[in-house]
Amino acid sequence: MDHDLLAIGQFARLCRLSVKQLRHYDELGLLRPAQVDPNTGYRYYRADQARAAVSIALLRSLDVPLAAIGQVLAGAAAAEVLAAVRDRQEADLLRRRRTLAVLDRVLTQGMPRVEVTLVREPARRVAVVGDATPSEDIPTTTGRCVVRLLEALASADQASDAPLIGLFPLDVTQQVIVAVAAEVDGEVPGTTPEVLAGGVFACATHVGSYEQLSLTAHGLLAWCGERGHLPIDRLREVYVSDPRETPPEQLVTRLMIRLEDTE
Amino acid sequence: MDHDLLAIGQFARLCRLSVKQLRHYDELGLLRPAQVDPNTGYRYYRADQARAAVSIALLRSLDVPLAAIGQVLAGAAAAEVLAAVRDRQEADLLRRRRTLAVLDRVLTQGMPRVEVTLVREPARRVAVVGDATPSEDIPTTTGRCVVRLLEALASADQASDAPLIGLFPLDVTQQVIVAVAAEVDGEVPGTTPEVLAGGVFACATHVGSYEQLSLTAHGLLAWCGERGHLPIDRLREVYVSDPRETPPEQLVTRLMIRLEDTE
DNA sequence: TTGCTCCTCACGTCACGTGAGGTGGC
DNA sequence: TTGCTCCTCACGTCACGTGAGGTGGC
Repeated sequence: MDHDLLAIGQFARLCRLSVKQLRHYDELGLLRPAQVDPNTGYRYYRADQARAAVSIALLRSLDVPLAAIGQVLAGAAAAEVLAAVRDRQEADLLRRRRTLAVLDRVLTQGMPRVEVTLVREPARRVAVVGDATPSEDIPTTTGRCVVRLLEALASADQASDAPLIGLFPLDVTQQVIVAVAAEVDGEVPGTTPEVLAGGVFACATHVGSYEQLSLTAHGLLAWCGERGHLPIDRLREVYVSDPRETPPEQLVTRLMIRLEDTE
Repeated sequence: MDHDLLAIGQFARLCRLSVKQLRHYDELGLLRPAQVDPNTGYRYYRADQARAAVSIALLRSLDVPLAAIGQVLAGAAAAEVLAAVRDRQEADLLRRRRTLAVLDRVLTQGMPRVEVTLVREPARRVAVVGDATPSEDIPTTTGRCVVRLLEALASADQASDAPLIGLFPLDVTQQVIVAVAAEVDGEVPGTTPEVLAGGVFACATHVGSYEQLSLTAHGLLAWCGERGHLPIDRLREVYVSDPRETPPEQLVTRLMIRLEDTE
């Protein structure tokens, strides 16, 4: 056997990859052995394949998906691929930091029990800016919708003190359509006109950072379940405070969900 | 049908879970429908099951595994279960922050190419403290071994200026045994005596934080591959600088790997 | 000859999502 | 009657790990 060729086990140690990983990369065509014995199926690698293998090991240790690694090895613009991966991971890091904070509160204070009131609300004519988003990016996308809506309102001289209203579907799916609404007279260019239905709503007030809103939302829904009320439409978040002027722990948000007529 | 009972779709909206999730939780016995129609298989939920369902939804959104949620719902000490989950996630967060930093360096500077020299080293008599660890916890475990070794050396009046040596197997497996060694005369209670083999080593010098060590290590292994040298034993990290006195970006570490005799 | 290394299935992991193909309920 | 909702398989996801059962190489 050629002295430059290594059996899979030796090559694995050289690259700090498992034998199973190397076989897997062979199957995927990501890193083919230089030679395969046609009788025994033994895989043999050239030592200079270590550069590629080590790159895979390094990128995998950084949680770069194999598909992206494949692109890089195939000569695609590595910087772009890796930058995209980096951005994904950074967003993920942010999300995890948030969930950790929420988990901490659950730990210290238990599952949320919130005070809920029933109110009758009129229908409202609103201007809406919405967007589709994977559910893990809802906060970011909502933020972008807020910006777009505020710009549209300012351009149309319709800026007002009435709080913005976030609208979130109850059905959870991979893709979700989030929207932000503002009560207006007439139409606002760059937004969609809509009428938010009136009726009876279950309402809870959330005091604190937006990151913890999900706690109150879950508490509100649990309350509905226990009282036998069936929520319909979308969950509304009425942003009573201005987040640019209020410290996060004092932010007031009203959570509202319309209930099915029960009479 | 009893008015308090909800079909799976309605119940799903109430709890912000997908129908698929509810069916999955039923199969696992995590949340059983209050009633199942024996003819049609239709699942019906009592509205007051929403509290449990909402708890699941909330904890799942925090990436708590179903097994842990099951324990909490079954009445296990919720605080302990959640605290364990929290610790896991915090460690994970730290790891991700580190890998992100390494990925950033790869992005700006490309795959590492390191300068490597071949040196002949004598065998060394050392005191060793080792521990088994899952591979994702290697840095933490190594740190603990360092502390234990330094304490043992101090108790035995064997503290010296010779740098500590980290020892890491080349074979990657789920569980890895890491160790930290110090050159000593005689035995040191609380440590294992060992003789580190001498021979020819490929060496590279890493300047910078320990978090970036893997970059230089991978560069060193790639070099070995390209030159046709076969690394054996464990990878050694010689901690030349004292991390308590040196800023991270100036830390000097020598990476060494013994090579098979090729005469 | 004895171990060690290598091979190929086949299945498990985790928490569902995605159809396919069919039926119940208002 | 038409849609909508619900059902049960069966398979896919992602990157391998874990045996089972068998063979090659020194």
